[in-house]
Amino acid sequence: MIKLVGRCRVRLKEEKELLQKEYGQAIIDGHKEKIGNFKIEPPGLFRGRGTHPKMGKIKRRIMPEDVVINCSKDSKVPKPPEGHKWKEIRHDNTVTWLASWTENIMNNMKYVMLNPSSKIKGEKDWQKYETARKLKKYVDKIRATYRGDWKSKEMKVRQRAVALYFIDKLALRAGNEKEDNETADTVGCCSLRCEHVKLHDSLDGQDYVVEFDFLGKDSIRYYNRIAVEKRVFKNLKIFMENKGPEDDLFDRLSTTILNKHLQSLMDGLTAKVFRTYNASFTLQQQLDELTNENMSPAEKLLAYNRANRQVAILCNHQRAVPKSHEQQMENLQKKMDDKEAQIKEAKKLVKDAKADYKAHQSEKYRKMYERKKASLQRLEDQLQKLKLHATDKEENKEIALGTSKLNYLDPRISVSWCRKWNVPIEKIYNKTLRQKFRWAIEMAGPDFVF
DNA sequence: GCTCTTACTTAGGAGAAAATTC
DNA sequence: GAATTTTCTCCTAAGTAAGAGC
Repeated sequence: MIKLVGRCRVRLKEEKELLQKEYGQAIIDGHKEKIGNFKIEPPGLFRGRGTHPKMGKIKRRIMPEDVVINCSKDSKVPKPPEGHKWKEIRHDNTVTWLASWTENIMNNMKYVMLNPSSKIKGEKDWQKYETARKLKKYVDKIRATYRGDWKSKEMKVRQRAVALYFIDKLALRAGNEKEDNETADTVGCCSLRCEHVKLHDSLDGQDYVVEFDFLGKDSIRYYNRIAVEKRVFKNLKIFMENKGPEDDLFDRLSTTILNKHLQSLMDGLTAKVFRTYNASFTLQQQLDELTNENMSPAEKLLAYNRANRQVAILCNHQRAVPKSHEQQMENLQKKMDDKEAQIKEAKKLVKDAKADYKAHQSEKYRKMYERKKASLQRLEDQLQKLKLHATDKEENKEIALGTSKLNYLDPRISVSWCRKWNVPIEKIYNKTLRQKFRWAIEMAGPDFVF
């Protein structure tokens, strides 16, 4: 392993900053804004996630001749590298990207866009949460409607209603169609196949249990058993009649059809709004339930993480168990054992000091006694903290909290929770997150309700 | 309808950097 | 001050969804 020593590291950091200064920002409507991905993607071997049919293909080097630049007419067009030309220079102010190219593996377009801290991204983000909040007003009616549709004469309507129920209740993704054999075999709600669900008339004391087992986005496994209403169950049986395992469960449904329908129920409503809505709603409800004023700062933080965790579980945000997890838990246990031993010792000292004080009744012995008591208290606090830490860690080993925090939870909920319970915002959001959610930090008081 | 293109958000992992422990 | 652990940043793949054109 190559290890960089002091000076070399400093220089590397300086070079990085220089690069960021020179290429990492753009002027948008007169304001300097950070760009997100300003470096072109280097060539290499494509891996992809899961069993990807294109794994191992060579990802070509992108040349200036592949790159389209998008900037305003009156701006200084960035110079291509010596001896090269850009593919095109465009002045399109209806889109937000600054440069784009087509990548050769999947033939997808790639874009250079602004950092999440930018005004343009922040406004979009805010809008997203406002749409989700709007759904709150409509959701009861929509739920009543899809429940009614479970009995529709039209099979298409029934399928739509059952799919929407899953999207709402289980926070499944929409599930766009994908080209066979071009990508890993993953599905979402509308693209579920019969092989992905098992129906149990009864299981573990519950009736009408649906067992889901499929690979979702990024080939992350979704496994869930859930008791559903009889009508849903019966419908699923009908949908699966005379079908093979590889046939579509919802053969009369597509994301386009579903979203068209949703659009008719509420302006701006699409399948993914349900995920945002249910995630944010769950956070708020869990925070209310789990926080109270007698909690220490550490306990409040644990409460927040637990609320966050409920959302991550709902959205199936997983991560690989960290390699050293087992070892780390053992270390923690050992620390706790040591602490217990110290506490035992300290208790003895307190007892002795108390006896001494009783015997002598002097100021000196009283002080001694007080000191011993304080140090015992300190040890007990430390143990408590270790215990909370261990619990948090174990509960969290295969759950990724970051994704929901970044993409699904209305930041105003977190901000107002912090204000209400007097928790510094820095405990919840790091610097990057605070920049991204600046709009919310400025906006939300302690009484904000999602 | 259906396919293709485009533009944007959402996702987990790797490695760097920072914090903590020894 | 070195080693270890935790947190953050970067990277870019993999989704969603709208619109054009037939």
